[in-house]
Amino acid sequence: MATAASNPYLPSNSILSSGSIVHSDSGGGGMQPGSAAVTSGSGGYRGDPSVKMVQSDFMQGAMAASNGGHMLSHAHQWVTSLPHAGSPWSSSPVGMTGSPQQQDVKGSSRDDLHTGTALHHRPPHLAPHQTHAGAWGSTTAAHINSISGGQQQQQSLIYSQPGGFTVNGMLSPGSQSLVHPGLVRGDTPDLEHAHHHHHHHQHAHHAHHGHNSHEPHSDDDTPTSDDLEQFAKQFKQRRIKLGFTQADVGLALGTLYGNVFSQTTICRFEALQLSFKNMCKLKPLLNKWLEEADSSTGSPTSIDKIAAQGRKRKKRTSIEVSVKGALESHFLKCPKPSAQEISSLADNLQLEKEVVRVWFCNRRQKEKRMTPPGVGAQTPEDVGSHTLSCSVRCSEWLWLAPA
DNA sequence: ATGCATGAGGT
DNA sequence: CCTCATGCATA
Repeated sequence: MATAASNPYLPSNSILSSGSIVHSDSGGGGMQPGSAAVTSGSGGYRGDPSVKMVQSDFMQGAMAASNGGHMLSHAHQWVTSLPHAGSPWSSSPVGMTGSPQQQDVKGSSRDDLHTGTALHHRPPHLAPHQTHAGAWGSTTAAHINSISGGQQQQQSLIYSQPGGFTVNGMLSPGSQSLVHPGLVRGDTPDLEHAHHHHHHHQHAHHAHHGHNSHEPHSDDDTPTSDDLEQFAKQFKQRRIKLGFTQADVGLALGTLYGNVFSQTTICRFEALQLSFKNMCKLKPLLNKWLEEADSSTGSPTSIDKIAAQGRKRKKRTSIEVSVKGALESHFLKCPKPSAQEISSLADNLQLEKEVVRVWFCNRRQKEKRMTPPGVGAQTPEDVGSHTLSCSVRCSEWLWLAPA
């Protein structure tokens, strides 16, 4: 039912004065002011957006455990989704909106207005004489994963215009024309088939071939979780050495294949925070990018698709730490509460039902990702040990062991 | 780097 | 309503 929210958000991007707190509660959910979380209208935001207010919410908690109990949230607003602002760096991650693609050819309903604004891409040139070949050719040479590598990417990474060395959406020599999002459909790498038969035992027998630069992917052989882990590390290292940010890569992929991805996705890939299937799907693309970037033959070809303005998006609801704890608690008891349970829970926590529902959905998804939480960040000292990713909750790792 | 959100498909 | 892939907005 809710699905019927057909609302062509209007491009009304009127500025709004800050500080207003009025929000039109849509009466649907019934949210109480000042308590659990704040956000705006209940389920009716898509239906009648008329208010927008500014509010700088902040704070956020760590995770479970201690229930601090801050209650500083206030109302939120619905932003008219103005073009980014998050990273003022040259290449802004803008919202690419077309999601043209194979499996989710859905791209249609979303906004596909891409303006041909070109410009971004940072010239790497950095490469302090990368350890080419030798680097990842070695067995487990990859490590050093900078746990805090999180920020290095965006802001740092100095780069000076090398002048005529824009490596980004370089195309293969020959097909200099850019791939249009729409065209690249026939060759879309269908890496994922809905069936994975095959057998082959699993086992954590790393230490594979100390030769060659890549893993043993005979092409369409489904990579093992180990392969993915290895690849992700390699990828990250290379990417950084080349001086690209995650956002850059995402855009470059769009240039190369027509499939643009956001910084978020690249980040998650590197951190193995995607589903196995999703990882498999992206690997080929990133792999290709790596190759291209490696032999960067600067082709000044760069197309971008930026666009999407005036998209109405509900402002992110800030859920208080204590409330999160409560939700977490219930999740452990019942990961899939019924609609009614959700309602009641929402009522207790003074949250919109929809928010609670979504929370559970996201929570479940999180549970399905690779990299068990906690393993993503290893302390430098731990690098040697290499506590394999699988230890706690191996339950999720069913996929990686397609026995 | 992540939390909350949107949407396309699938039941 | 759920799952899944993705991403804007944030911390």
